[in-house]
Amino acid sequence: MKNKFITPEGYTSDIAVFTITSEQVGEYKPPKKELKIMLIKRSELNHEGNPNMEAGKWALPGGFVRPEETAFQAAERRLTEETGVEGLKIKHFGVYDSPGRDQRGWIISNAHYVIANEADLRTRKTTYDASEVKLFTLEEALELDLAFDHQTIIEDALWFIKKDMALTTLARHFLPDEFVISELQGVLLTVLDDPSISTDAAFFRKAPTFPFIEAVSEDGKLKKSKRYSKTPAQLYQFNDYQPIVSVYRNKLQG
Amino acid sequence: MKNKFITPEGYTSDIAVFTITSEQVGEYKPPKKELKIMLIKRSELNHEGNPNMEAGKWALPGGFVRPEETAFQAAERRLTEETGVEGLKIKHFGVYDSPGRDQRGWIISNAHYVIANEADLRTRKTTYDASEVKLFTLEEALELDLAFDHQTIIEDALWFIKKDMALTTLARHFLPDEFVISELQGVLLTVLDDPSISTDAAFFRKAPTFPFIEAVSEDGKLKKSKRYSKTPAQLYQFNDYQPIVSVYRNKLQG
DNA sequence: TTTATAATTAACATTTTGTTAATTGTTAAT
DNA sequence: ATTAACAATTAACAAAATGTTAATTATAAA
Repeated sequence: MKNKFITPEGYTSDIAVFTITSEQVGEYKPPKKELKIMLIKRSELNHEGNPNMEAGKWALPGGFVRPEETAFQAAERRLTEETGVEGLKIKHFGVYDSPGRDQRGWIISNAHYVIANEADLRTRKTTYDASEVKLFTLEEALELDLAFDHQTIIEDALWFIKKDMALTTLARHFLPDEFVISELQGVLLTVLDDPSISTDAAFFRKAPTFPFIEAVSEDGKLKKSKRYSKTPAQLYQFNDYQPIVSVYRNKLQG
Repeated sequence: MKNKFITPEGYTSDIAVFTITSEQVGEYKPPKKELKIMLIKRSELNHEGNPNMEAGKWALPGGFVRPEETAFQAAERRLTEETGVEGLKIKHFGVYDSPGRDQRGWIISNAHYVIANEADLRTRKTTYDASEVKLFTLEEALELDLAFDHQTIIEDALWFIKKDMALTTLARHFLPDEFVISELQGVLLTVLDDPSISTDAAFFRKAPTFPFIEAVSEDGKLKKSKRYSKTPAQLYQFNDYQPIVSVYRNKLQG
């Protein structure tokens, strides 16, 4: 069918890949955790051998959406191409379509974010259009001269991460299957600023009652771990409870 | 610059316009409130005089995005064109870009929703490509044979409305500036199903303590209304408090 | 043995809930 | 005038949940 409309000149999909790194700060101590974002350095030439747009700048991984796929599928495909990681839970969070955001013309981008384990990203590889791949703290990333409007996209993604962290059990994607309370606390504190989380006594008293986690047992007795402390600490795992919160109610509803 | 990429054949913006109608169910009684969505009937011919795609079907208002605007701006523009209403708070909630969703080709749609006052929609007008405009209950709307993938879009929009109603003070957009508790309750119940809202005693005891509303005073004394009851009921208004909820905390934080 | 430390528990005063049962103010019908 | 009806509130109170401070516990290392 004849194209009767003025159409965009490109349709792309970008992915903000977040991870939380753990830094061992001493023996028998919970590690210091920090939120990081994965960026790629745009190479000088594209795969056709022509100069690449915004070459040399750091940018979110992403690429053009193909006509036989959705932006979401493109995000999955590109994520695998860039990092070698599959099966992660990608979320769409926004559209960036301001005229002039890309010098090549009217190019629309769908923005996604994904949470990866630090371990997953160890398998990342450098591909033809990413001369370098690196993890940055959010502060570092936002100080760089990023390609296109990727600074705005990252700021927005961060906001969505914070919201999701507070409203859903997103934290589970930053944690191993079995974790101790201090690990959960560490993950939450990378993103949320809340005294009821940062105050140890309050958090340790309350956390075991969260309806969405449960203590792990083994051979009929509670399973403990000494990975971060001398005292064995109880291991927990997330269950399938989906908490629902509301400004009109305090108690959680599933 | 030469276009080197396979590009979409159209970029559109759709808007789900919601309103809550009030039906007087008797004197001195709170009115029955119901969530409705505004749909347009696609006309047989488009403005060029050619047969219109999906003609005769009910659909979300919307249209093609122009290259000098964003999808968001297109939504604002189309909303005004369709309804004559300006200045409402439009929210983007999703992208619909599955191959095959529109027979005309690879056409991407950005979906938005907006809350309008029932009164606002009284000024709505019929335009060249909408032979009819009508409010439907959500049940009615989802039973229609809707154009394109608009059924999916409406289902998704409904989900977002519910979420926003629970997590934000979205309810304010369905209420007059000054309202009584039973009106607030009525609005919430059109979308949320929660005993702490539907149980009168619980809701009336708790509502006055919500940090995001406050009692209205006039001439130094509390302002009351008798619009829905014989007993004068206290009037409230929303303030600027933005409640923040979290699954890890019960008390509200601003 | 002792010390240090993260994890946990105890104890308790304070706040918030959920519920049931009154009260109040006002209209409309005796 | 009285009274019935009824939505909107308030009262009262037991049950839960929260915030805080102060123990306790288990273990490694000195």
